[in-house]
Parts: sequence; structure tokens; C-alpha cells
Amino acid sequence: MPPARWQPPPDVSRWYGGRFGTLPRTFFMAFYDPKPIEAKWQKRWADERVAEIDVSAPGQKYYMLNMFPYPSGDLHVGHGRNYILGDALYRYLRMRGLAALNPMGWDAFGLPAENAAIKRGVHPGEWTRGNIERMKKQFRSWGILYDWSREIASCDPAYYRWNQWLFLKLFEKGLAYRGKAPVNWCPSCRTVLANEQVVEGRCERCGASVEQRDLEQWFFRITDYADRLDSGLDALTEWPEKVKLMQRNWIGKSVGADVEFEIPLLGRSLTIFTTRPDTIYGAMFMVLAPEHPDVPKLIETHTDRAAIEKWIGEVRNKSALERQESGKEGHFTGSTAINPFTGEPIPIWLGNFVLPQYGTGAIMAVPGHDQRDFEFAKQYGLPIRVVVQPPGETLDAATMNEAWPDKESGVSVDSGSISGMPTPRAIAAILDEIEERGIGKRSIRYRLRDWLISRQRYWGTPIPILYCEKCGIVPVPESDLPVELPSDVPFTGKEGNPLEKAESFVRASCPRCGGAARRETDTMDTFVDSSWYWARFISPRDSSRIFDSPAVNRWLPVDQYIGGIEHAILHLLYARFICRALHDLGLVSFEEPFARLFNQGMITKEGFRDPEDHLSWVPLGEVEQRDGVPFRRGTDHRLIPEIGKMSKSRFNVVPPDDLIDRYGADTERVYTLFIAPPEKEAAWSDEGVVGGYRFLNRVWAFADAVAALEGEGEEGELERKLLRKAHQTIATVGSRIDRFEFNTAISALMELSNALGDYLGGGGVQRKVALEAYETLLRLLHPFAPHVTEEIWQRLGHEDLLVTSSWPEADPARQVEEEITIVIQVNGKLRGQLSVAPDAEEAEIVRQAKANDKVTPHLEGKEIVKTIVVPGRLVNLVVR
RNA sequence: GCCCGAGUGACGAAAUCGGCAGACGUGACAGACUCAAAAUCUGUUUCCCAUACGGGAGUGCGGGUUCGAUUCCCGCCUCGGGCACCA
Repeated sequence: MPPARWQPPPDVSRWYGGRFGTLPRTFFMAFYDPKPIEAKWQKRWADERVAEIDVSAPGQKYYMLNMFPYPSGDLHVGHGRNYILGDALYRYLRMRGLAALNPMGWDAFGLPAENAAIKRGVHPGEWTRGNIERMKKQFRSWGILYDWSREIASCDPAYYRWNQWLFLKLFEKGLAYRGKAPVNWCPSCRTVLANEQVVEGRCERCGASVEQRDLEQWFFRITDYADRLDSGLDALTEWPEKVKLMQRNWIGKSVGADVEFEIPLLGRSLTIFTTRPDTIYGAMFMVLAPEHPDVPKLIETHTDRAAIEKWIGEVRNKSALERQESGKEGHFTGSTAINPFTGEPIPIWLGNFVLPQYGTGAIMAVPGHDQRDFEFAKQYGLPIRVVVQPPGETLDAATMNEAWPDKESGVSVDSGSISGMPTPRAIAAILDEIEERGIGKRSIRYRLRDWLISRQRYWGTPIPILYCEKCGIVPVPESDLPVELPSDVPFTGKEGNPLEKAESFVRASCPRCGGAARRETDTMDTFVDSSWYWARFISPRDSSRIFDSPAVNRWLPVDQYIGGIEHAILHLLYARFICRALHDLGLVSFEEPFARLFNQGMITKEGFRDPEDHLSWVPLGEVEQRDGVPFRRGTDHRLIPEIGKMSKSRFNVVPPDDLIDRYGADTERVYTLFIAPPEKEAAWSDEGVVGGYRFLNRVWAFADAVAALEGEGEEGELERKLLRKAHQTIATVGSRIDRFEFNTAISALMELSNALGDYLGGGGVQRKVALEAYETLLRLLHPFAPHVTEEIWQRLGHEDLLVTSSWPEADPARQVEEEITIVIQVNGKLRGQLSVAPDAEEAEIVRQAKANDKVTPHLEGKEIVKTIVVPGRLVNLVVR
């Protein structure tokens, strides 16, 4: 811990003995006091607006972007990791001479603001603006530079008017539509709830039992883009494989066929979707989702119709999870379908495991080759037929599903014309036959559903739609935008969407007929706001258009996007969808908004996870006792055991204030980046922090030690060694930052620092050489510890480092070792070492190796059958 | 259940192309300094045997390829993550 008061060291040259030297008793450490230094440079960077950039200026552009945060008000060290690594990258890119754009804004609409309004009576806008101010201060105290002239907040009408404009464009193109959807409905609050707001089947706010209701909602037709969103992933070579895979799974592309099955009772056919048409000879029954529209007719004549209808009602009321947990349930409808290939009548069942949203809501059940169908058949005693066998084997129906999980590589049996064909060929052949006979067609289905954007909330972008008694749904004319949120709205938390109560807002006149109209009171999902903000940063103050397309085409796609893995699916998928929609509207020339993506890992404390994502921190609830163990309820409603020490008011959080107060922001920055590879989850350690502080102090102390040197002479071996390390470090640090390996970049800088300490403590006296190494260290260290390096740089008599200094160039000639150590092995066992010139001939190295006394005893009476020389590494003598 | 990813000292980790395993940093132990403590500086710190010189083993487990494997291949085990009745 530093002393309370910082004292400048006296004549340090007298006492500083270097890393390996001894120190006189009067020694006291030259602690640097980060507070005034950091305040000074933060003010200077802000005053000089160093990060502001003109997007029309020439130069090699680099657009980097941190996901804009939800302004929750408080940031902890886990958030810090995200922004600190972005800032380190930004400073590095700048020093490399790139025109780097690094903007920041606020994902400022959302539920927490509204809850704060209900709880504390403060207007959501006021609460949000206060939080934004707090967070801006925190960014500044971390030394993070953003181009604040481009700041945007999604709750600003100047921003959300373009949300509304975009909605209207999508509406024109048929990509925004109103439709019915099953939603969670709280009858007491009279509002729709997000899935996350339903806890154990009850409303999180009032505890009432949540119902499933079919309500009219607004959707974006993202499913129209399913195929492009899926195939576009292939081109994203700079995205983590993990994220691409998650997106692929989410989109869920399945290639198969729609096939018609005749239903005698209906006098027409029903369509099913299958990915395995080759198993159609084994389709022993058909299963429909209980919600299937033809179900009422099919059960009309059933003897116990009432019981079935009751069961259907129960299934419909269950959440997806409950539906699965209740196991497989079904009822026979009493009707049959005709298998188009075997010609047999097969029973039509209803099954809770068939989902109405996917495919056609109807399946052909092949119990012989599908686990789910098999279980259902066993449960209800339905017949099973085997129509595919593993090559060279004969399994029976009972063991098929367990014994042979690899179902893609079989051979069809008892399947008419495709019998004997291996599965891939059988699929192609049966598809041809289905299409020739006109009973179906090849088809691709996706799991992806349309994006429900309606929210019955106040704090969001109003959907610009009017309902006219005569004209029906009427879009608000562009000239009337923005539709602004009314400010005088009561927040009671009890009566559904507060907007419905704002008479002046709801009452409107129809722009077509002039008659009475009612304004849409739903607001948009906040993911709409964040789906295109990356383009708005290019022309954030343009009030005439959504953005400046030519400039956007020059600056986009984003060269480096940085954010949490929790947005691997929704945010990134929506942004990719909207980008394509903008492309199809002719507004942008590219389809992918983010060329390179990086997901940083979370920082944990005491071994468990911060349950909140980095965009929406909300303080957590009270401690509860469960079986004598203290728990806290997270905002995600999981109960998390409380272990170990932590902050009193917040769960598992390290606030940066104390840390910065004590050690400075530079220490936090260095430690945060050093702690672990940035993509990995990392455990925060208070002890580890001091390592960063010690390192920076040592760097600080070098200034005086280097200045005290007096030698002006020639370079000797010590000097060449130090400069070699400096040039090697330049090469290492650059390539490591390029690959986001900030932890090893910092360890390389620590090595250089240690080398300088060794030089100073080991008899080095050449001031010029030490200074060169030292200044190299400072420049390389700047992205990680900007304040202290600027301060030293200035004291060394230079202009501002970030603004005027460039990234150092590594001289390859300087990096070459004078002598290299080669390891000698005999039959792979380490038997000695050898120092040779770096350009030594292979034959000479082998000769010396054989002459080495450590090696010779092992060669006694043996014949050398082979010598392997790895240049600069080893010589291996293989003997017999 | 399906699909990914990861297992290296007491701890966070490193090893960029198959070539000295453990860089760098914590922590611990010892020494210097101090009346003393803290801080700082210096040294030691994978494990086993040995006072020492030195020797042996070692990157989750079992096998394989190779002169040589943390790295490549096959089979397990454990942990983490994603999806979860998607036909």
C-alpha cells in the first residue's frame, strides 16, 4: 500500500541499485501518486478532444466499436475489462497511424428505468440521464477515450425518430406486420411479460399466475432472411467459431420435404415436414400438435371429445418448459391418414411433443428410427417397423434406437424402390419420386421465428402507427416523425402500459381520412435501437436522414466489434438482419455490419458468476437463508449461494472507485488485461492487483535511475543485449495486441522492464542506450497505462506521447542474438548444451556436439545412425 | 439427449511451426534494510530421491505415430458452455 503522502525521492542515483543491487538504509520507495497525474491527463485529453475524428478526412480508416451499454449507472471492474481492452486497442491503432474511430453511446431505453420510476417516482428520462453522467465520469476515470462529439442515446427523439422511420420502411416492404402470437400475460398487471419476467409460472411483480394468450403484436419478418443470415456466416472468418455455431443453431436450418398425406375424413390432405423422407415406409402413424387448425374437425366424431378438448386446453396453457417436463402425452383423434407409399391407413394422433410453430405442426411418426416417435409408440402400444439398417447388420425395432445412434449411414430395407440404397441416395431418390407423383416437394425449414418487437411499456420507441375506425392500420406519415413519448405520464406499476393512460397521446386523427384515430401504444423492443446504431455514429447529428450512406459505406463494416458473449445470438442476429434490410433498401452497400468480433470473458469474484450481463447492471435483492446457507436472489431469479467476502450493498462486485483511489486507473488497467486471456473468464484477485502496481512503480523509478547514468561511450555487450531485448519486445507486443493477447503483451513488457533493471543493477552505465530502451518501454506501455507513461514522457522533455509519438519500429537486425544456445540430445534425452554463433554451419555444430564431454560418454560403443539439427534449437544424435 | 470448448505448479497463466515444459505475475519461504512492522530490494519455489554433486518422474487417464508430443491421431474420464421434444 502506498504511503498516505507522496514524497519525491531525493538524489535517487545515490541509492538506486537496480533490481539485483543492494540498497542503502535510507532507501524509501519512489511511489508515484497516480491521483494528480491521472486527473491531469484526463483533463488534458478531454480539453483537447484528442479522440474526435473527422470521418471525411483521408487516411486509413479503422472503425472499432464497443457494444454500447445500458446506462444502469454503476460500472464495476468486470465492465471495465470490456472498455479498457477497447481503449488499449484504440491507443495502439492510433499510434500505428490509423484513422481510428472509437465512438460511444447509450442503449438508453429499457425496463430498469421504468421500474425506477415506479419505485422512486423519478421520471425514466431523468433517471437515465443521471446514470449516463455517472458512467461518463467512470469512463473518464479509467482514462478511456471516446469521440464524445458522436455520442448518441437511443432515448433521444433525434435518435428514435429514425427507429420509427426504419419501422415505416420495413412496414412498406412488408417486413413489419401485425399478427397473433401466444404471449405471457399477467391478468393482474394487464400486461405482456417477457419470458425473463415469468418466475415459476408467476408474474415477478405481483405474483399472479401468468396465462398464455394469443394477442395482436408487431413483428419483424426476420424469417424472410433466415437463409441469408445462415449462409452469410460462412464469410465471417474473423468471428469466433462458437458465436457462429450458436447463430447457426438458433437459425436451425433443416433440409427435407413437405409431404401430403390424404385424410379420408377431411376429403383432402394434410402436409407434414420431414428431414428423413427415406423412412416414409416406416411412417406408422401421424402426430399433430394439439394447436393444429384441423384438430377440431378431426375429433368431431370422437366418443370422448370433451376429454380431448380439456386436455388440449391444458397443453396450450403450459409454458414450453412445463410442456416438456410433463413427458409425452397424446390422444388418438379417431381419424386416419393414408401413407402415400405403403397405401396403409395410419392413425392420426395428437401429441404434446409436436410443436405448432415448427414445420407444419404435423409429423409422420417413424418409431423405428426416431427416438421421440419410438417413445410415443411404446407408451401407447403403436406398431413399429424397421426400414433402415446399419450396413451389414440386422437390428430389431426394440434395440434400433439405442444400439445405432448414427442414423445417417444406413441402408434402406423393405422400402419399395429405394430398398438397398444407402441413406443419402435413398433420400434423393424418394424426393424425386415424391415430386414426380406430385405429393410433396423439397423444402427447407428454420427454427428461427419472426421477431416480436411489441412491448407494452412506456420507456421505448413508440411504434408509429395509427388505428383509424375507417381506414384500419395507418402508418404515421414520415413528416410527422418523431412520434414523441409524452412526458406527463403517471407510473403506478399497476395498470399495464402507462402510455394507454395518456389521452393526449392516444387520441389522434387519421392522416388519410381525417377521422378519429387511436395511436398505437406499444413501444419497440430495445433490440431494435441497437440493431443499427453502429451506422448512426458516422453522422450522429444528421436530422435529415437516418445516416449519411456514402460515409457509412466508406467506414463500415465495423473493423473490430467488442462485447460480451451474452449477445452472441439476439443482438448480433438482429443487427445482421437489419443490416441486410438496410442493404435491400439501398441504404448501405454491405450485408454484414461487423467484420471482426471479439467477445471478452466475464470477471468473477470468489468463484461465482456475476449473473448480470454487462449491459444492464441492476443491484440485487436481499440475502435469504435456505437450509442455513445464505443466498442472494439475482435479477435473473436464480438463487446464488453467497460465499466469501463481498461488497455489502452489491452482490459479487468489485467497484473500481476504491481501487483507483488506492492504486490508480493505470494499475487497474494493467491488472485487468494481465489477469488472463481476455476471452476467458477470470477471477478477480485483490492480491494480484499489487503486481501491476509494483510494475508501474518500477517503471516510474527508472526515470531517475536512467537520468542518473553518466556514460556516453560505445555500446558493449550489455548494451547490445538490452537493445536486443527492446527490439524483440517491439515485435512481440505488436503481434500480440493484433491477436488480442493482451496478457502476454504485458508480460513481454514486464520482461523488458526486468531487463532494464538488470542493466541498471548489473553495471550498465550508458545513459543513451538505457534511455532508448526506456523510451521504447514507455511507448509500448502507453496503451495499457496511458496516464503514467504520458507523465514520464513529459518529464523526459517530450511532447504528448499519444498525440505526437508513433508506435516504435522493430529493427530485425537488432533482434538477432549474438550467440545461441543449442541443446544436445542423445536419443531424445537431454545430454548437454552448446553455445554457437547464430549462423553456425550444421556440420560444425554436430562436430562440437560430438566433442562435448557430457555427450561423449553416452556415445561409447554406439553407432550414430542419424543427426537431427533444428537450427537455433537443438542437435539430436540418434544412436544404436 | 444433441452440439461445442477446456483440462499444465499452491494460484492466474506461458510455450506463435512437433524441438530446453512452467515465461510473466501472485502467493509462500528465506536473506538484506528496520528498534519493529509494513513497504522495498535480493534469492528459492513442479514433484520424488540425494547433505551435496546429481539422478528420476512429470502437461486429466489409456494407447498410437515420431529420433522427439502440452502440441498430431484413436479411445476414455472430468469440468465448463450453448441448444434443448425443431420431426
